[in-house]
Amino acid sequence: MINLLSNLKLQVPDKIYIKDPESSDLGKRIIEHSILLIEEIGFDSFTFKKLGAKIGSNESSIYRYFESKHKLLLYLTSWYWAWIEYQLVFATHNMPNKEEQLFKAIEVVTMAIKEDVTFTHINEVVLNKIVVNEYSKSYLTKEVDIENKQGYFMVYKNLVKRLSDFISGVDKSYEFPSSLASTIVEGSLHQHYLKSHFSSITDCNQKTTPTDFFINLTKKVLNL
Amino acid sequence: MINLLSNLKLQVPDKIYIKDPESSDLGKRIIEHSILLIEEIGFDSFTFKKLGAKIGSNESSIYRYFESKHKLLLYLTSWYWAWIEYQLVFATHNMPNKEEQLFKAIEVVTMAIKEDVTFTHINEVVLNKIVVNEYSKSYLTKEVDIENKQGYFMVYKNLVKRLSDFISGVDKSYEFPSSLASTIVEGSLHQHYLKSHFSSITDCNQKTTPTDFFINLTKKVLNL
DNA sequence: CAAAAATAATAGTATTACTATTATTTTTGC
DNA sequence: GCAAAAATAATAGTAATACTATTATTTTTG
Repeated sequence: MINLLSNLKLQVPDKIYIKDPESSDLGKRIIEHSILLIEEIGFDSFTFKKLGAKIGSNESSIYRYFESKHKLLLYLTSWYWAWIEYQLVFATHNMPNKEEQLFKAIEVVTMAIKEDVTFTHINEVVLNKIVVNEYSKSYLTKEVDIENKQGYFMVYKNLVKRLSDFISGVDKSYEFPSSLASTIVEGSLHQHYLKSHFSSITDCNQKTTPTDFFINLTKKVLNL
Repeated sequence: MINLLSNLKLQVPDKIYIKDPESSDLGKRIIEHSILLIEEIGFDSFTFKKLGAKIGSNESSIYRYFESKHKLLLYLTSWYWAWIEYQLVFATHNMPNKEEQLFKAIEVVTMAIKEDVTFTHINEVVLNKIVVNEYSKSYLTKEVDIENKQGYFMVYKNLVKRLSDFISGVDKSYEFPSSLASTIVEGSLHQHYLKSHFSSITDCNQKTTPTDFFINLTKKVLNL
């Protein structure tokens, strides 16, 4: 799975970037180090000036790739969801049992990335942490409807739809496949966050994972 | 319920404010109009200068009540959750049936506020919208652990715990009462948001509410 | 090797998120 | 009713942010 991916360019909606960061060395360094720097200081304190300092490049050069740090966040999170979707499709492919397929899909979507699969410049472990900490900020904006129209959230919506289809595939009569799917995807980010910062209002910990919780929940909801 | 509340001052953790906004006319105007202005332009564009202009007061005067707009958001959302908790306790009080009690609790926590109960300066309908759009931003910060230690999220955590207790009250053997409770509270905000902005990945709409979805889900999870 | 493209350097702008100081107005306690 | 205290307003100032624009330099490529 990992090796296949290293030869594969994940498709992120164009127009998110001004110039494709995959097309140059500087672009790749922007991606690589923006992930590390956002994780280090948080998205709110992150600026292109600081990033420029980190990569020994100029602020103005970064602006030639992304028109704002918001667009950069959209790029990073879209890449992340595309990567998750790829793993979901790959991992469930050719599974004969539909239930097993659904459980595998939930596992892929809810699991924390632990293993450093960095063959490329993108560190998925750190990117996963960024998604947990910052993803909501990418859509909780006044511009969400315009940006949604422009397709900036397609990757995320496709992933949720895919999960929703697995749910319906197992139980056609269930009335809320999309809501359950979106709750699993968003909810697992939330449970991961609670585990780290508000442990008193989650049952997830080192033993019990968000995956355990959502597999158990889905089994009960769908009578499996 | 509503009338009782108008004579009741909801307790928000002190230290969130410098000076209690309930203690003066200016303070109340700050609260009243910050809610309206945040809803109007979004929290990201909201500034004390703009708020000052709206209420015909000076930026520096607002800083005597709240040290930052972040603290003001914490104040508003804490007030909101305290208000929800009050309704939850009141509505479930003296209910003989534990299951009915749980369903009522879920209803209170997941319902959109539609009726304008503004007897005071606080418009709960608009505040509810702010919570849907902005609540995550109050805790998705680098300072979350320090602020959590200082008790800034107590009201929210108490509410989730209360819901968790209702869940356990109905089914003592269920392994994830806290995670289910936190998923319901956060998840319903998310479903409300999806309904307004990403309708393709939710089943909630004008007919079907997040309440319907989460009541159905809880019944199945707890075998009710 | 010249032209084109990419990057870096520099400067500049309006706004933000404040702090500090002083002036004015309002409240209150005797 | 008045003086003192408290609250508010006005003004000014700062460092940082989130950019844009221009020009200079370096790198790529045809």
